[in-house]
Amino acid sequence: MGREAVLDVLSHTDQHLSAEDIYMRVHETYPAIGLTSVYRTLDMLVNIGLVYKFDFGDGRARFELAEGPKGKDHHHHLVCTGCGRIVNYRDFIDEEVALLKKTEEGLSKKYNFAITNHLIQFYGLCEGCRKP
Amino acid sequence: MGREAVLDVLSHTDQHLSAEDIYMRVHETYPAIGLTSVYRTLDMLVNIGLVYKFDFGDGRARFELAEGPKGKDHHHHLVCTGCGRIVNYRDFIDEEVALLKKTEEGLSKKYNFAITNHLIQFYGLCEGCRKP
DNA sequence: TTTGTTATTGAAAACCATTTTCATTTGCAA
DNA sequence: TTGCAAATGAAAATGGTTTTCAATAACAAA
Repeated sequence: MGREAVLDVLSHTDQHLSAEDIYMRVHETYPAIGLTSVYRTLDMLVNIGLVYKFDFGDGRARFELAEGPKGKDHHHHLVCTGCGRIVNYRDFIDEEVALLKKTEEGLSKKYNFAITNHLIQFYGLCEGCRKP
Repeated sequence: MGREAVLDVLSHTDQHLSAEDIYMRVHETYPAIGLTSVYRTLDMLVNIGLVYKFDFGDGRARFELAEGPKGKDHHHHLVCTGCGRIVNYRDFIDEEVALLKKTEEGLSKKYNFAITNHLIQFYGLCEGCRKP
């Protein structure tokens, strides 16, 4: 099972890798593992909650390790719609999370949803993509 | 140009229509218009800023009319990961928008981004999907 | 009105990330 | 060993979206 291999790749990067990115890196160490298995493993890790799956709008899913219980690494994303660059930001995170939590409770009650997740992203153009 | 037709469809629903949904509705009134044109028109309307494009994770993009300058209809989304139902909520919106705006300014400055957009979504299971 | 040039259009084909299928291999218990 | 279920990867299928391309519409110049 490529579980370990996939987790290993994800825990040694702060980039936002696609399934194929991960496949290629895993492949260096375990050439026997196929792309299908990487997809299957990722799917499983996402279901378990060990990995987050994101969609930044470029047509392919990106994956990152879920932060541990300490949540020290919690961040949100700033996405450049020009070049696709993704910035992890931690500024304001505490305030955002506090508000989110409050909102979450309100929404859960009002709409009778069991909320498991939220998504906050900002979109814009980075310096390089604004100039030309 | 199906511009009018597409806008007309979008302004008469509060659902979150996919390109094909829109195509089918437009098709009732203008049978001559093809799916390709609907995609092209949507693309253009999104670029212009008249329409928002969303990804709720079910593999197809959804579109909704951008709220007018008054912004009276501004809302965020609550998505059921079970059945795909999407709830537009307006509760807490003011607080969210206020924080978002503040965050936006901070991020713009710090990361030198021209932020044009943000996305907030909550994911969970609705009552019906939780029971069985 | 003609002629020429460009923009618009839709049908069909191509694209491409992801999923399914399926035959094979592996793991493991009896 | 033997038998059977789970796991695996290669290849095929899927399906939303994008491209291609030939045909048509729009419009400008003559």
